[in-house]
Amino acid sequence: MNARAKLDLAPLLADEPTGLEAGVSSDDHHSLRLWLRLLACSTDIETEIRQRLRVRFGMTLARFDYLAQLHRHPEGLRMNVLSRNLMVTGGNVTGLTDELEKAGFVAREAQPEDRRSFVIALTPKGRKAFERMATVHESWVIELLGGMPDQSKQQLYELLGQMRGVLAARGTTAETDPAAKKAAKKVSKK
Amino acid sequence: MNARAKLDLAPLLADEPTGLEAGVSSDDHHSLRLWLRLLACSTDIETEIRQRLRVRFGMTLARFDYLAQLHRHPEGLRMNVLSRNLMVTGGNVTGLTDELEKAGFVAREAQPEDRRSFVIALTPKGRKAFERMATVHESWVIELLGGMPDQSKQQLYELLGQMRGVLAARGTTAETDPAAKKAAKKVSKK
DNA sequence: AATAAATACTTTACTTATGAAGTATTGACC
DNA sequence: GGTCAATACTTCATAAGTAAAGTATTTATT
Repeated sequence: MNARAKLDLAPLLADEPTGLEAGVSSDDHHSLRLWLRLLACSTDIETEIRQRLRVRFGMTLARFDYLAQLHRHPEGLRMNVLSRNLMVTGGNVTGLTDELEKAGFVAREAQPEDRRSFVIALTPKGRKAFERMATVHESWVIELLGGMPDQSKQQLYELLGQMRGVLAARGTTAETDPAAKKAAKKVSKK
Repeated sequence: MNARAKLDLAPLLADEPTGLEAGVSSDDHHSLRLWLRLLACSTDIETEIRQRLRVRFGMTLARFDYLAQLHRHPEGLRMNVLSRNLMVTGGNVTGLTDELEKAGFVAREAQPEDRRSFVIALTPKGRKAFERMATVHESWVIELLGGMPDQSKQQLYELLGQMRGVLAARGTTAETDPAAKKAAKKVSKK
């Protein structure tokens, strides 16, 4: 992603900026404050990781994610599955595949039983490269979050799990919401 | 943004996928698991908000953020300040300003005392439009996170504050702003 | 078997971001 | 006062994403 300081909605609240997440201190607006802070944390880390991947490995986050998916599935994945798992459109998968194939990290393998589809798998070169990067990547995350007490991390992990649950619950019942329907369609689509 | 399932690094851990955040269940890797889950939550919400902004208001998140910044500063901001606050590059600010100016939401005002710079401020039209959108926006966030108990939200908010503290402590030399990013790149040269 | 519908991938046009280079202006120093 | 670096903004090339239309192939229906 980019490094954006999204959604600084402090104007509607209080004023006492500290970086991304602005001076949100009113007593109401709990959800909004929470979201802004969550986003700030996420953006901070993502920006840093993205930057380091680029500088250190000449790798974009998109490609790294792509390789990570394949690494979990050594048998390979079809492109539509990649599209779904990575939550990007098919056109994008085509493009990323082209690039990574050219770099020798992945290979398209034609499927005799269904000649519409390809199975993409890591090449040995791609696997080695990814494993090397992933190791360093984890060390970065550990470095970035290392300052947090283990107990806090554990709590945070659980609370975020709860949040995911809430979000997912909404998603499954969202059939009635036109916007949500559209969003769902967009994600799962081609 | 896009809706990407970033950083599915489960291969290096366990295997038991549940959406974005994969089957990370090893006993080590606490930091990585935490980061993946944080990212999953953030991406989920962001995707939904982005989609709704687009459908309901024909507004991108980038522009909405931009307007939010200006709304906090009715006196206006210079473009380089916007760039820093929004954590995007100057070129991007130029582009966003062009669009929003064309839409009549903001105005560039030349500065006699420094003819290199402009101050950008909301027009009355832009202010009204933003306030209307921001109200709806908050209702969306409340809807999305409404399923969480208040106590959980409060705890989560505090823990994320702790995380921000940790991140900020590391990056006192400003890892998160584009200028620093640029400087860093110059040093390591790729 | 013929046709229609769905699926898998590609292509195209467009959007938004980035990084780097370019232009104009200011400020600091000798 | 002239030069040189820094600053503010713009422009340009490129990357990565979307949506929508196109092609080939498979599956289902009748």
